[in-house]
Amino acid sequence: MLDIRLIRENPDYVRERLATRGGEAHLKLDEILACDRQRREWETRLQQLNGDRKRLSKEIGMKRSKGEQAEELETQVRGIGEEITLVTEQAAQADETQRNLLLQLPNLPHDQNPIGTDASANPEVRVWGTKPVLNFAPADHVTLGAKLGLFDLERAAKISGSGFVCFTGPGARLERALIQFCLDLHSREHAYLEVSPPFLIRRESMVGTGQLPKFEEDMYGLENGELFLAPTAEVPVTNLHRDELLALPELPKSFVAYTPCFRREAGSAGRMTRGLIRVHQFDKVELVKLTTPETSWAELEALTGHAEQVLQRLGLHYRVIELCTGDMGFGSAKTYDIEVWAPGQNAYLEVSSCSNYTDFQARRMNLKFKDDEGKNRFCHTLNGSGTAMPRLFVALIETWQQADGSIKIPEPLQPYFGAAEIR
RNA sequence: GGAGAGGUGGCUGAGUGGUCGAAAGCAGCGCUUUGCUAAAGCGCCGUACCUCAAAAGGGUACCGGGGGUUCGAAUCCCCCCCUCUCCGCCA
Repeated sequence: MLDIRLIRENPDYVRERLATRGGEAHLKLDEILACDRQRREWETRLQQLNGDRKRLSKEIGMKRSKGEQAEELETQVRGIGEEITLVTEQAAQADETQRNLLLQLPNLPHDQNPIGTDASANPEVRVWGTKPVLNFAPADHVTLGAKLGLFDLERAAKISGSGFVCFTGPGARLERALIQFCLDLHSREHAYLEVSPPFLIRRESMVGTGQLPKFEEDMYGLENGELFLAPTAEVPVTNLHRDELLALPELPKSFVAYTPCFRREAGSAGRMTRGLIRVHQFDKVELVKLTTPETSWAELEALTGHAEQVLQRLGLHYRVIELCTGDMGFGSAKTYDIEVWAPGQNAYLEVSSCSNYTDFQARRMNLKFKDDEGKNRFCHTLNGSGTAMPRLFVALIETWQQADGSIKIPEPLQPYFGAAEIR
């Protein structure tokens, strides 16, 4: 959520920044400003009336305690009370309208973000490693998986429909090994606090991180309409400290969490790909940071580096790209995507998206800290995958497949997997 | 699922219809005094919003959330959420 005062005082700046995202958000500003004016008028009027009532009511109390009559005053205050009822309703309505408008507005992109309308304008920031050279035609993960019994898409579809996977045998063990490897890496070596949060989330927390109210159709909701399945651990973990006032020495707070993630992929019907690339339920290890505004940009670089470590240790070639203004997510001010090379796909796969949300989420969830001058300010929140499992799985088996059809397990993963190869 | 108790400022906790934004303690900040890594005394110390060109100032709201009663609600009534205790059930 954007600060209404920023919009009020620098409408042109906000409009110009929002416009770089494309879409229509920047066209809403005049409506918001008009609503804000209206809202303040009602509020001022309401405050006058409340003041009158408060003052006169006290007078009544004084008179009564002296045994005097106060009927005239009481009639007068009753009249004020009726007006207050009306004005309160108007003020509350204006307030709600304004809040709803603000909740629909995306975050402002960082001033230095590349401007663009889609992914084609995303600059490559850095590349690690090189595309592996195989002296045979690489199989894709679906073929490998079928041959080695790593997962079963057909039977998963029988149970749950298309877009679900059931890992099996060595595949299930490999997936579990990857999760544990990532959790250990980030908690032990990068000093993130490991948490294991709930997967069912209340509406208000979904609003806190920005999934609601705008993207409800992408979420799995339970019948009662109150609880939602977590689309990412970002939601429960970032909300851990909602409605809290954190002390400066506590920051930054860094969390790592493994959760399954549930996504309808409603708009992606045509983009559902074969295999594991896009599924409705997948496992992910997520990194979350709560920081001060002063350190959040440096923390974004650090967090991205931590996510990259996963790929480096597993010997997977990847590139980091910076998202241009038009390609960024709703709440993000700056995002790096990490894309791992998958030889069987002959393509880079997005396995991590690392973002600084600045105070966008903190404002929605009322997450503050007390700064060194004793002032309460909104935190900055960051998150990034560290990393998403199915695509990591794909890149791993496609990269480390051998000519004889077996898969070599990278050394750092062997203690977790319990073997050096799958055949 | 049943019964009961409770939710008050950064934290602990008093307050059952008016002068209560709210005692007290802790933490924090400032000053004074004594002085070996500290103690004592005194003072200050909530948040949001509105108003003001700005600062100063002024004002309103907020005692889990929402509604109601009343001239007036932290306080009384109703609904919801959450926490704790006991019982039941259960991995």
